[in-house]
Parts: sequence; C-alpha cells; structure tokens
Amino acid sequence: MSRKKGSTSSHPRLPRQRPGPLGGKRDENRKLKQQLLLTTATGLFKKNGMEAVAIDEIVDSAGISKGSFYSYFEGKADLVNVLFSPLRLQFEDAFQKAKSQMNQAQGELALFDAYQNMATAMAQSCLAEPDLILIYIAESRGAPTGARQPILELSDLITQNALELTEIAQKRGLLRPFDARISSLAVIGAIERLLFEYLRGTFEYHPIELTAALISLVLEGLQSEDFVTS
Amino acid sequence: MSRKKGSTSSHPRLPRQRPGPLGGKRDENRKLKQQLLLTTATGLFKKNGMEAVAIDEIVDSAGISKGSFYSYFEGKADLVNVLFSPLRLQFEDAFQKAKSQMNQAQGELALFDAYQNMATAMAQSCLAEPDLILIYIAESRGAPTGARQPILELSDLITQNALELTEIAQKRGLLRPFDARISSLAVIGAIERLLFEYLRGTFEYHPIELTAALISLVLEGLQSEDFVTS
Amino acid sequence: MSRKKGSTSSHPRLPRQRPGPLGGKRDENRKLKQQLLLTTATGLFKKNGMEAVAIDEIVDSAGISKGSFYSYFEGKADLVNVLFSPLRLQFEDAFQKAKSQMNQAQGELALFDAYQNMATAMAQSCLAEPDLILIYIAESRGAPTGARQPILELSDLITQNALELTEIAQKRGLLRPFDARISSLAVIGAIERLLFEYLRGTFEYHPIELTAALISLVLEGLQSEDFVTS
Amino acid sequence: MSRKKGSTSSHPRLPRQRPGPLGGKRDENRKLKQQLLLTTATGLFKKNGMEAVAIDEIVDSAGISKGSFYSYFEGKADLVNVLFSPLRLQFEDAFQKAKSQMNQAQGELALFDAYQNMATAMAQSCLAEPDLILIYIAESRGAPTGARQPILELSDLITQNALELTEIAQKRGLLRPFDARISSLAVIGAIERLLFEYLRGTFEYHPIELTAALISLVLEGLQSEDFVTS
DNA sequence: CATGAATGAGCGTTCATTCAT
DNA sequence: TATGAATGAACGCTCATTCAT
Repeated sequence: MSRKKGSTSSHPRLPRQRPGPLGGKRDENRKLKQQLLLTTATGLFKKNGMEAVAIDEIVDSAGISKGSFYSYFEGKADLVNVLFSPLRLQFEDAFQKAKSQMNQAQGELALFDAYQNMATAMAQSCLAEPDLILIYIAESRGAPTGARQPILELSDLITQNALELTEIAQKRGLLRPFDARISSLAVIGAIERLLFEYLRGTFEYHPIELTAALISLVLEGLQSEDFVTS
Repeated sequence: MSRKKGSTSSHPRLPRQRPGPLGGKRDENRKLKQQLLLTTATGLFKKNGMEAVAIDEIVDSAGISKGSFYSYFEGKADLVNVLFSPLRLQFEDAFQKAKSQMNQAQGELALFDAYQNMATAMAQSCLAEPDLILIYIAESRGAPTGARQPILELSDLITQNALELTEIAQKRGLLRPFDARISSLAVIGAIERLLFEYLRGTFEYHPIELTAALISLVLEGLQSEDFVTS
Repeated sequence: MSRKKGSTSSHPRLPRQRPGPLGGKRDENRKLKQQLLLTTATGLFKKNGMEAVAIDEIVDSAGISKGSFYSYFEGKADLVNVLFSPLRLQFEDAFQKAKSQMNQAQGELALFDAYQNMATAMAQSCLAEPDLILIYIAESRGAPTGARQPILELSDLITQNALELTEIAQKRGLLRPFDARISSLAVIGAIERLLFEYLRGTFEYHPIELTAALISLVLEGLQSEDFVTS
Repeated sequence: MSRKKGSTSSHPRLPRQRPGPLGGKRDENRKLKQQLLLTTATGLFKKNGMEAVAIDEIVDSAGISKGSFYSYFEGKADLVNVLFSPLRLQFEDAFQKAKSQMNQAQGELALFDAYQNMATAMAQSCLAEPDLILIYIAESRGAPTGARQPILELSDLITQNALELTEIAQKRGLLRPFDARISSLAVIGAIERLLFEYLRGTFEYHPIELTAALISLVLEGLQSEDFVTS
C-alpha cells in the first residue's frame, strides 16, 4: 500500500506537496533539484528537439532518479509547462501593460513609449532565456502533442495580443489601417525567424543591429504605404 | 541498427520495378497505390505531425498491408522525400528562372517581372498542395530526424535562394542596401507565418487579398525607409 | 535506426547502476536476474542456435519483461559478449601464462609442464561451462553477425595463440618443425570436433579417456614423423 | 483457382514438373534458370552465411522473379537440399566404394589403395565445388534449422562413414586399435578446419603441401603411438 | 522520501510465402 | 507460365509510467 501524504490536493496524481516547512531546507533542496531538471531538459530540448528527448535522458544527464522526476513533475508535458510558465507570465504582463498604457496614452509619443516599453521588456525576457526562446520558436508550429501544448498556448497568446495591439495602434492612428491580422502575423513571423537564426548561431550578427531591426519591426511593422501597393 | 540484420550485405531492397508493360494495369495500379499512401500520409502528417504518425497508422488508413508499404518506399524518410520532391523541384526551378531572368533584365520593370513570375509560380505551387506546405511550415524548424531531412533541405534551399535574390535585387538597385540576410529572413518568416495561418484555416481570408499581400512582401520586401529608421 | 530514433543523440542508455547499497537486496536481485537471463539464453542458444533465438523467447522463458532485458543488457550482442567474457578472460590468461612459462622454461620437462598446465586450465574452463563451449563450437564458423562477434573474436584468439605456442614449441625443439599454421589448425579442429560430439552427448565417453586424448593432442599434436610422410 | 498440372506427384506443394517434353527447349531453360539460382545462392551463402541470405536477395541477384523461385524450389530448405545433393551422392559413392574395396582387399597395399582412391575422389569433389565445401564447413555445426538439415545430414553421413572406415581399417590392422570414434572425429575435425581456412583464403598455402597434409591425415590419421601416450 | 527495476504497448523494419494478373 | 505485389507475423529495440524497496 502506498503511503499518501495528507495533502490539500484532491488530485491523486499530482506531484506531492513539498514536505518540510516552506523555505526550509527540504523545500530549498526540492527547488534546486527541480531547477536542475528544468535546466538540463532545456539544454537537451535545444539540442535534440522536444520530441526526441526521453525522460531517461533528462534524468541521467541531471543525475537524478526517474522516480524523483515524477515527484517533481507529472510528466514531460508538465515539465514543459513549468519551463515556460515564467516566460508566459512575463509576456502576459508586458502585453497587459502595453494595452493599458496605450489605452490611456494621450499623444503619439505616449503610444510609442508604450510600444517601446513592451518591446524592451520582451527583448529582455528573450535575451535572459535564449534557449527557451529557441525551443519555443522551433516547436511552436509543431503538432499539438501533449508536451507541446504549453508552447502552442504561448504562441496563441502572442498572436492574439499582437493582433489586439495592432488594432489599438490602428485605432489610435499610429499605424495605417491595413488588415491587422495580416500585419501582426507578418511581424511576428519575421521576428521569430530572425531570432531563430540569430539564437541558433547561423548568424553572427551584431546584436545591436539585430535589436534595432527587431524593434523597428515591432514599432513600425509593415505600416509603409509601399506594402499595400500590390 | 538498427532491427536490422546485422549483416554486411548492402542490398538496398529498392522498390521493385513494375512487372507488366510500362503502361499496363499493374504499373498503373502500382502508381495508384503509391499515390494513395502519399495522400494518406499527407493527411495524417497534417493532423498529427510527422513524428507522431506511425507507419501502421498510414497503412491502416490506406487499407494496405505494412509489408506493402516497404515495397513502395524504403521507409518513412523515403516517403517524405518522395512527397516533397516535386515541390522542391518546382521551387528550384522557380528560383533558377528568377535568378537568370534578373541577371539578364535590363530595366527595373524587367526586374519586377522576374520577381512577379517567381512569386506567381511559387504561389501556384503552394496553393496546389496546401497540405504539403502546411506540413513543411510545421516541421521545418524541427530537429533533424532522418524523416525530416528532405524538409530541412527544402528550408535551406528557400533560405539560401531568397538571400541570393535579395542580394541581386540590391545590386540592381531594386532594393535599398539593407542587410540582405536580415531582410530575406524577415520576408520568409512573414510569408511562412501568413501561409501557415491561412492554410490552417485560422484565417478566413480572401485568397486574393492574401496573395496580394504575399506578392507585395516578396516584391517590395522590407525596402521602405521606415523599416530601418529605428 | 532500427527502430531506432533517428537522432543524433549518442546517449548510450547503459544498464543502470544498482540503487541500494552494493551488497544490498537490490544489488543481489539485479545480479540474480542478469544471471537468470544469461542462463536462460544459454539454454536456448544451445537448443536453437543464436540467431534463431528471439529476445522475446529469452524473456518469456525467464519470466521477465522485454523492457527489463534492455536494462540488463544493451542488446543481444551485449548479452553474448557478457556471456563469453569470462571464458575469454580465462583463455587469455591460460595462453599468457603458457607463453611466459614456455619462454622461461629451461628443460623439455618444464616445457611439457607449461603445456600441461595450460591444457588443464582450459579443460577445466570447458567442463565448467559445457553449454557455452557447445555454443562456441556451433557458432564459431558462422557469418559475422553483430551478436556473433564475441564468439568470432574468441575463435581468433584461440587460433592465434595456438599458432604462437606451436611456433614457440618448435623453436624450443619440443615439436618437429612442421608448418606451424597447419599443425595448430589441425589440433584445434580435432579438439573442437571431439568436444562438440562429447558435449552434445552423441558420445557417451568416459571423460577421463577423452581428457587424456585431448591433452595428448595438445601436448604432442601432430608431431609424429608419420604425419608428414605422405 | 490455380491451375494444377496433372502430375505424378501427390504432394500439392512440390514444384511443378517440367512443362514441355524432357530435353525440350522449355526443359532446358528450366534447368538453366534453376542452375543460375543455385549458383547465385551459393555465392551469397558463402559471403553472408545461409541464415542471413533472404530469398529476395537470391532472386534479385539472379535476375529471376520470386514467383519463379518457388516454381523451381519449395523454399530455401529445398534449394539447399538440391544444392548439396550431388556432393552428397559423390560422398556416398566414395564411401561405398571404399568400404567394399576395403572389405575385399587382401593385402595392406590394397587397403591403402582403397583409402587413396577415396581420398582422391573426395578431394576432387571438394576442389570442384570449393564454395559448397566452405558453406558446408561453416554451417555444419549450426542449429538444425529447416534449411540447414541437408547439411547436417551430410555431416552425419561423413561422420558415420569415417567411423566405419576407421573400424574396418583397425580390424584389418591398418590402424592401431585406438578408439575409432575419437580418431575418426579428430581426423574429420582437423581436415575440416584446414580446408576451412584454406578455402576462405586466410591461408595462402601451396595446395600441394596442403593436399599432402590432408591425405596423410586421412591415410594415417592419428595412428601414431605417441598419440595415445598421454 | 528517493531510487531505479519492471512493465508492455509501440515503433520501424524484414521476410517467407501466396496469388492475382 | 512468369511476374512481383500483397501479406502479416516476427524481430530488435524504446520509452513513459508505475511501484516495491
């Protein structure tokens, strides 16, 4: 008979709650190991792709037992979820702030500032976790496997918010009224591809120039008149 | 070996040649079944992703035995190769024609025409085989599995030729001398993403407008001054 | 990649190390099961030949799951390797000792002793693991499959060392200077065939008499003058 | 419904009888193709071992259809049977002749002659079909697969007759009364191993010297007094 | 609690044999 | 009659997940 911690969770399969007091030594150890698994998985996902990485590979590389893995994560999908959660929160936050700033902004300058702030925040997130971004870009168009779901959700989040921001910008006269779905998707596609090559190292570019190009893509998008003159 | 006879024999066991006369009933049947397998696989790849689709799934769906599969294709990788070969040839052809036309073109008009022709040819290829394009876009950033190789090669082909064309266009004064790698990647990224959403059906757009947008992306790229004025 | 992930990962997935303490229950159990698999495989190999025995057969006979098999061995070839390693070591050892003893031996008596010791050691090895010897003899001329490699290496080891020993014995005047390759191969061939029939049970011989015959083959080989007087 | 030749065979699975008149063009063609299959198979068996050679490989190499193969042979086992039949007949014949000659021989010289004749006949058979002999030696200790049965039977034939001949020779005083089973097996083992290495080409020996050694093995065996003086 | 041994369905691939054409 | 397409049971091997210790 398997001993079960009296826990607040009614879900029998969830990872057990931390055992010791919050912040205690056990809790800390738990977090360290979990982090180690996340980092190891990130490296392997980057190198071999998410589907090709077996849990055995992760735990062996991390020097942690497989049993432990399942006490930290429900499975691969959960690990990926945990892996991308912070990024997702940061992006959600950046989008929310941008939207509210834009709605409150009075002049064109304030609108630009809102974009600028958002772009900066996101760029920082990206550069802080380049491997994660690389994995995201590589996997975000893949088939909706269980493990890929968090990534697809992140992709949807980005797509949806980029669209909304574009629409706001158009309403506010910042961008010309070109079809917002098309222009937002084009901008996202362009950025992702550039980042992809940059982060893979295909591309030994001066980050500054690349950043400039990316920011200009975000800020000005495909607003030029030329774009619509087919 | 891979189950695989651990033998030194390099016998390739290539798909057998037709037995009957070249246009005979058997030959025709063979082609029909091969086509059936390709079509079935395409549908499954589209829905579930290439890696997730087992040979069993393909042959069951097609109502063909597993053994037969291996008389039509050498394996999964070969099937994918056969699947994408025509597309690849069409793209290679379009790129070659565009490059030679551009090198021979005298005026700006002729240059535009070359682009236009290429874009039209490619658009036709894409719209003729939407599922293939969808699979391509979904898989083209995945890890280099054996089966994925033809797709990655196609991706490289596109990337490389887009770069060369951009450079030619810049030399010929058609595009402003912005970094060709950045602008070609951005254009490809934008196009692929738009096609992706369009072909998935996320996006119920008038094909005409989308085509116009895509062609304008190809033709004018990110040439606007605004783009570089960060 | 036989079924085999077509991946660049070279992760070896070696049999896991014991988890508990070195002499603990788990460690012991591990060894017992590994031994069980080896013994079961030996029995099946003996009866049906190495190639004809499927992993399924081994694990079913042993009452162990297929997955477990691969935690004990890397594959069929590895199992065979592990199976024959001790024998190989014993033979290597016996050959080395014989060679060094013979090189140091002063009189003919000492030379004979060296042979005698080697023959005795080998005879003990053979009689301790009759099934292994039987498998070795049955397979040692087979095609070089992956799984058969350890056996072919053992065969080469024996052939090579028998030749060297014969040459030493000739140099030392123990054997007449007949072509060493021919006489060593003839001796090996004779011994193997005798052992083969004896171990199969075709042959209900007094082991003592057989042993005497074998030792005399080793010791005196084909040294008689008659042998070369065609 | 499969058309069945009215044939004398009551076995429904046997290869059909030749269609045209005996010796007619069809019959000749049949024999040529059958011979081609046999030759091709021999080459492949020699290179890769009998078990590893698939019927596909044989028919592809021979440029004959698989369907035809099964009209010439019942299967792999039957092919092997047909392949070794002539050799078997030659050996049976040589043994029979030797036995009757020896039983009728009056002096020691006549006995020697009988041996000599037999050895010569067999040597000719061996040198006429070296690949067959190589296959025989490589496979004759393998597990009794269906396809290997004719080879094992040939091996038994040789073993049994060698024993009988040895016993006759001992009775007639030609060989010393050492255990006939042991000495006959030792001789066979020695010969087979020497032939094996010679035919593989491991061994670039003057055939004349090798033949001399082989004949002396056959003729004088292990008759020396030394052999039994353990 | 941590550990890794156990499980077994699943994968890509092979092959002897049958049979429609 | 000759052909090779079709079949499907095997094979060697993998892996996410469970659970006894």
